[in-house]
Amino acid sequence: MEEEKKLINVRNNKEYHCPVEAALDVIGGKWKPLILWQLKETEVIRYNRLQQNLHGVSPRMLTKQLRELEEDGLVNRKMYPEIPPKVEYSLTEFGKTVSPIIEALCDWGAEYLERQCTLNKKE
Amino acid sequence: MEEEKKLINVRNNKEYHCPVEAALDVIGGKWKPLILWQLKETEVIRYNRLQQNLHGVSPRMLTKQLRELEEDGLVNRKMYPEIPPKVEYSLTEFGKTVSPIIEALCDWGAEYLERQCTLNKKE
DNA sequence: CGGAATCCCGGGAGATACTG
DNA sequence: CAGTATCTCCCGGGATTCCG
Repeated sequence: MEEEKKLINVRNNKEYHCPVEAALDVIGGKWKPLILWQLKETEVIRYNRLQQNLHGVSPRMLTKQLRELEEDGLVNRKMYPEIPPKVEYSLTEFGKTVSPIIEALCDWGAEYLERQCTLNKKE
Repeated sequence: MEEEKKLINVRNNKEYHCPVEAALDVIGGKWKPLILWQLKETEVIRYNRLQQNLHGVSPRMLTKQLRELEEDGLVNRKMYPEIPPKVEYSLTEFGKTVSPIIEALCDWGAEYLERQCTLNKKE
């Protein structure tokens, strides 16, 4: 009786065994949490500024991640038809629902670092 | 005045610009959140059971992730000197502090999937 | 049973250069 | 300014085999 609830993502037809997997697909990885953190902090941000604040990201990667976030409905992309071009990114309403998680991640990371520091002094 | 606070992880001497990065190093990646979710759900779990529940993970990867979690103080490894061997994994007290984040991730993932489903019906 | 060791491959991701 | 395009390389990680 291997009764298992199947979870399916209708966007890409991916199958999951646990909602955590789905969440990781959407907001996981090396850059997305940092992008989301930036967007949460600044409300609205331009491409170049974003790249500067995400130390070491290549334009290729940044664009890729932003497109995915956009497709998943977390991020707005607003383009101004000017020269030179100007593009602003911001969180959608749905995108804002991840902010508590990012903040929790940030808090936990800070505690972790502090703990590491404490442990190091003791030994 | 590029005044930037540097965050250093004393364990591996890595440098971060934001605590989120540190958190991702410790509990990020493809498997760790799922491992932590399993440990949170079952309290104590043996290696084999863990591998079965994490669909598709290779022993190599599972062991690697578990060792890292152990080194970071999130996971206990208890070995019974028997034949056949028996090894049990569980969360440390510090490891339990990530449970809220994992749960939040799970809840958010479920909402995301539901949202995708709703959007799909509309169009 | 719970791993360790070895081999090996694909593609994720960096570097660089270019463009509307 | 905000991205593409192309090339390349490295290594994450799967498969397999073996061990205490």
